[in-house]
Amino acid sequence: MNRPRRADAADNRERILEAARAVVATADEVRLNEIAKRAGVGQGTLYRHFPTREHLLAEVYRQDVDELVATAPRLLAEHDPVTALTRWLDRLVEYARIKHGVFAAVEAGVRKDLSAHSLGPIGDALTTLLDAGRAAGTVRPDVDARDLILLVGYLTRLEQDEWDTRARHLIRIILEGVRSRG
Amino acid sequence: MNRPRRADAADNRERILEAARAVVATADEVRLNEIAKRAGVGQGTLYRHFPTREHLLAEVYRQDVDELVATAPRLLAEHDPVTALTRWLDRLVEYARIKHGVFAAVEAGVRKDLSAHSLGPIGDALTTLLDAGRAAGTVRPDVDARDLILLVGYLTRLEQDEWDTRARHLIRIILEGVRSRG
DNA sequence: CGCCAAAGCGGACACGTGTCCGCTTCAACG
DNA sequence: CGTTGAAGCGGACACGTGTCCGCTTTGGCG
Repeated sequence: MNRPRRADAADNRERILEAARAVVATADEVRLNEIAKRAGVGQGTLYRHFPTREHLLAEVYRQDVDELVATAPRLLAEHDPVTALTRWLDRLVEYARIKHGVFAAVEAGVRKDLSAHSLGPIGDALTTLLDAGRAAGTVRPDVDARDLILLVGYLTRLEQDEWDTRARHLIRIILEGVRSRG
Repeated sequence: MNRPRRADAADNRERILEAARAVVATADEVRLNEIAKRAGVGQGTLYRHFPTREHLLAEVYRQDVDELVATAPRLLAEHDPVTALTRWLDRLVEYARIKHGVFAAVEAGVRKDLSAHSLGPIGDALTTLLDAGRAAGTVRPDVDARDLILLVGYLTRLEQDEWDTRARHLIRIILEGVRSRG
């Protein structure tokens, strides 16, 4: 899109991301001012490159998100739509479990994109999966990606010690609600 | 439980709640320091009476919550369990729509109670409804109140302009997932 | 080259939450 | 009543987020 930036700016941006990745990987508390310090830039610089905390996190996790998104068509090629959707959501859960920040960032990213009348990459992946299911008649026709994103949002509120018992379990319940009545 | 407090303390507590109700009713931004100022107390006082923002809000909305909780047995007396649950959740949605803060406070309250190995009043109401459904064989036996609380948490993240289209719709989807397969 | 406008920078600042601690006030008891 | 110790108070403080603005750097252009 618009990439003719100044060289030093691009540099800073990269250094910020690097610092952010380092902090995210080690500490569980992600403090923006610390990231700025580590990157050797002022807060202002950090905030111009990434207007909100979420923009930064979204970029940090971008690779993971891309990976996840790329999985959707692959799953659809190998399985029926509902199975593909199930597997995909399981994978989402797995990401959310390991990298606690992933899902929060994704969700925030979606909100950001919402105003732009888009659901973002994650939403697009879900739309693909749902469309396939709808076409096959195995998914309720009145469910869209935004619905699912809202529902799986519980992942951000799950306590650590509930993960094993509830994360997948709730996905199953959601899927039951999303399937066409057999 | 433990009510032999000092008179002036009880007074302050009441004044804080009064101020909080006033702020909640008018402004949509709820600033604790403003509430403290309006109540004519220091921040320290406010925070000792209500350790966190959520404790305060929970108390502000306590009456609404009690009302909602009291509804559950009434609904169960008049309808089959799944219908009762449906109506109850619809009522929850209605509360959440009007008083935006209600549900966030409730959810936070639940989290607080979680550590005390309790689900709080809302959780208890849901447990009653779910138990009835389970006994009647119309609700999946592996769903508990905590599951539902997590799922309906989407209400806190719903944008204002999505309410009409999504709030009830998602409740229906959840209910489909929670019902026993017929 | 050297100029200079725009792009970028950094850190001070404003604001909200929640904590801490020395002073004040209550109320129980002699 | 006066004493007294604990309950309660208030506001200063620490900390994180996000904004703002005067100074610096870059790099295109003459």
